Amino acid sequence: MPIRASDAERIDNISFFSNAAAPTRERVLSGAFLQRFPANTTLLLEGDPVDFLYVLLEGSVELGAGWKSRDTTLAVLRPVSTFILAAVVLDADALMSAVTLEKSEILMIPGESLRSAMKQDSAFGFAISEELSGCYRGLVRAIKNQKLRDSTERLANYLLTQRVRQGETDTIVLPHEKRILASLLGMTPENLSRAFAKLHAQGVSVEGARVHIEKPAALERLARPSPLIDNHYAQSRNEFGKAFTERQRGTLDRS
Amino acid sequence: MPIRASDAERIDNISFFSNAAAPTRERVLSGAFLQRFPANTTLLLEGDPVDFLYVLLEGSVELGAGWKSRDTTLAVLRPVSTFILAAVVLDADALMSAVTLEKSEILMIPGESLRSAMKQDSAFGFAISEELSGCYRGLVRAIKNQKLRDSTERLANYLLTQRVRQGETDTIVLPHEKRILASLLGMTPENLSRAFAKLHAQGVSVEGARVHIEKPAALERLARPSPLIDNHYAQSRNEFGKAFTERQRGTLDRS
DNA sequence: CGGGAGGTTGACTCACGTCAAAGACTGTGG
DNA sequence: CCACAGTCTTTGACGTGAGTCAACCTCCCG
Repeated sequence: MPIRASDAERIDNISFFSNAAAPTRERVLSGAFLQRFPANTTLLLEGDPVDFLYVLLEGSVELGAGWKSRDTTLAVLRPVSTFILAAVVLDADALMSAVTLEKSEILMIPGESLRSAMKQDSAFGFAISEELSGCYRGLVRAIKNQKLRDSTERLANYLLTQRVRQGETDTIVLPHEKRILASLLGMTPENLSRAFAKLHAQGVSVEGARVHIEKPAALERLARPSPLIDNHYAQSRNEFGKAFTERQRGTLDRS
Repeated sequence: MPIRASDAERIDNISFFSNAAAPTRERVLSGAFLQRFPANTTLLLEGDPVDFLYVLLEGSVELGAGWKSRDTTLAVLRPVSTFILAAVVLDADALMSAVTLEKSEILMIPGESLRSAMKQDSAFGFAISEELSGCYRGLVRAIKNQKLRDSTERLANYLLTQRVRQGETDTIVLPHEKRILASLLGMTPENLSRAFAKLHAQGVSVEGARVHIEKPAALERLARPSPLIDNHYAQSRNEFGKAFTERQRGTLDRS
């Protein structure tokens, strides 16, 4: 059995497994296996057929895409997160590439096992639908963020989101390289530097990966975070949004 | 019974109903009702709780969102399409507003009926997962389109997609106002005009809603459509992408 | 025949990408 | 422990893409 006992509990944390009936769990995991990858390993290239559902248990993974010599980062995942679920459900080709950013530990579940389990256990199938819905809504937020805000506003909101996730501290630590953060926020590294410079007026100062937020209120006045775009409440899990935390409701932002 | 026989067949065309067991269909539709709306009717404001799954049977609907006095169009739907499915599955608030663009006919299915049917009929639940996956992948395409291409490239690819959908003709008809097309493509109306002007060099000429494509090859050389971004094969249904046509595979675009 | 909305055009401004160079950081091998 | 190479980051100068504002034009509807 390629799955160790120490991993079992982490697997329990995956939202859709905790709700599944024991025999379903059993069947899905029987064909699954755990794999370790070094940093900078390409797990999947966009356009590749997808045979497995991936579950990140340790490390971090970048989802990206390219076109005509341009490249962009669509998400950076941290444990515990699933990825390319939609492609697995449809048995289709990947629309995004996946690359490890650090040494990572990944559970790989054969697509066919997952699909047959969904068809057999409707509670499990419903849990997958919830997961998919959470991911979908995460993407809706991402598009709104991209189309409605300029780069400085995106950075400001990113910082506020990180602040919430890291416990309302006044000094946050950027979880990845600035180069990747820039790509995630849809700008160049040079422009990210300048965006940080602009936020100096709002009390933001940078020192390596450490970012000090002097005046959160001023930053918020500029950022205007909205519960309809920013998912502050998502655990540091899948950046695409999570079913669990979706029910939260904040105040409306628009006038 | 508020659902007419003439509508029954159109409802059959919804992907996830055609696969559902008869009793499931029965149960889901029993609480549903058909509603007609005039043009420019707001069906849903972002932030609103969502009580129904909407199915557009006739007319067209714009999904949009706003922030800080800016607004953007996320999709324009044509029959037969569902919308806000993800919010219904999670029983969460809407992240997008929905407004009719023309007089429309919409089937409204109580969220609770849908969720309980999913939990009871696993084949139905799976079909919903397929639908959600298709929508998810449509959004991934939309983000890639937005982050990887400039406005002229987006327009060029939009035109080529329309050309395929309208039957490879050399004169296509824009399906909505240019103002809305601009917002959908992520630019201002002024800029859309200029983007059309730029494409004159590729043999594109505009006359009202009619667009003539003189040299498709030249336009394609500029647009470089990719099966990983542009879903040429989607019926004129849900712009967010469709499960059915997802399996198609084209040639890779990148070098 | 007006009035109004949608569409186009031009001038201007600003946001953002590009290119180049210099500084900071990191990990490696001597 | 230090030297060094390579990568990441920052800064400046510059060009281009795209939003804004205003004027004008056209079409449609009353």
